[in-house]
Amino acid sequence: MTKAKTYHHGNLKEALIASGLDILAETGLAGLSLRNCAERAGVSHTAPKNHFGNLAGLLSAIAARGYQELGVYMQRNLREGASRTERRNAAFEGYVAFAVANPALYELMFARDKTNKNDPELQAQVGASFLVLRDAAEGLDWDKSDQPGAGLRAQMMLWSLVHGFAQLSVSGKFDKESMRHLGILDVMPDFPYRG
Amino acid sequence: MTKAKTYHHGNLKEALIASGLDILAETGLAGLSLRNCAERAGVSHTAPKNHFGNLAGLLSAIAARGYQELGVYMQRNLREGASRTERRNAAFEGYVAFAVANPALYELMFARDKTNKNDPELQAQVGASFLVLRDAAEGLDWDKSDQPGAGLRAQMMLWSLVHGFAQLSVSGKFDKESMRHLGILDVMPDFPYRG
DNA sequence: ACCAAAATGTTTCCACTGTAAATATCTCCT
DNA sequence: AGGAGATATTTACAGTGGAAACATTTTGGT
Repeated sequence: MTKAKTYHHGNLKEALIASGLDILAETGLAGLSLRNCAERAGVSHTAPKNHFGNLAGLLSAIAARGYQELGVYMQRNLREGASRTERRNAAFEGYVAFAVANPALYELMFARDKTNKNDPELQAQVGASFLVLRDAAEGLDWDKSDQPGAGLRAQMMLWSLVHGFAQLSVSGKFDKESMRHLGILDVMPDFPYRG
Repeated sequence: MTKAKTYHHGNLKEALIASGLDILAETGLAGLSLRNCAERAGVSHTAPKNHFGNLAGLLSAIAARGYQELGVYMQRNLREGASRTERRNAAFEGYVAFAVANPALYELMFARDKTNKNDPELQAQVGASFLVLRDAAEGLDWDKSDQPGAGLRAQMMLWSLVHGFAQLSVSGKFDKESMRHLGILDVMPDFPYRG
């Protein structure tokens, strides 16, 4: 039973996020506005204020969905009881695949001023998403493991490498010839795990 | 002799770029508009059109200056006849230092839709800037050097690592505790050079 | 069951943005 | 000297985010 048009939308919050994701995919980050997002959801341009406060609030909610989806990408095609190396490779490939498949959303997720970095939902999804990468770095042996912050080092290097690769791929800074030959798993060094 | 106010500015192109860089540093990328940029330079808000066409043209010119400055950062504090390892380390530290010192400009330089990626001056500065990194990767030995695209692999990995580290640092994704202990040279693996 | 209160949407208005078109002023070259 | 082109201004317009006042619906307490 689809409801006839009523004064109240019924599920506007979700509808606005869905509209935003569609607009991002179709016209990029610059093409997404409060007004066209509201219009696509079939409400007036000030209706989003009740649910998200302002544009930054809406973008934060959309970015949170992005991180959720990023987590899905990093763990798809993963058999039961996969080894840590398999999980790490899957996370790397998923991370890059997500960025390439959703460049505008990816841009929003890592933009500096677009989202409210204090948004609780956004923080939660960011944290959950990066737990996957932390898991991949767990037990990773690196050559300065006796120095302070040795565990952090592997995490930061893993994340830097995959994030830099994804961003440079998305922004077209790598030339096509390189991209044709080398994916993230080729560029990634063979990380040695302990034990 | 400072000229009195005349109808023609005299050096508006440079003045607009300088104003843009100032505004970027003061109020971030979102705070930079054609109109406040023109106002700071003391001209009407349509004057920039003659020199840059539109906003994207102005932003492209500003981004080009950013890449120029990035090249300076990567090669500062470099003694005469520095070794390749020294040059690589200097490039890495300079890259991250530039991003941290100019976060809004850095954001503009790697944004997807803000600049005209076909702008000749921008392309030239991007190329010149990345020659420094390519130089650092030259002669770098990596464990799959017999595979096709072995030279590219080192370049892509170097660049991915430093760019990812810089971006994650700027966007505050690394926690402060990590940043206090580990800089880019700590995170970077010990790349082995041939010969 | 009622009715106030809160939640949800709309209408209207404002300041700001980028861009186009017409116009004004200056510079330079022949 | 004077026309051509470069440079800058004024005016106008559609789009943006946001605030304020208002309208409608839902909810919760008695």
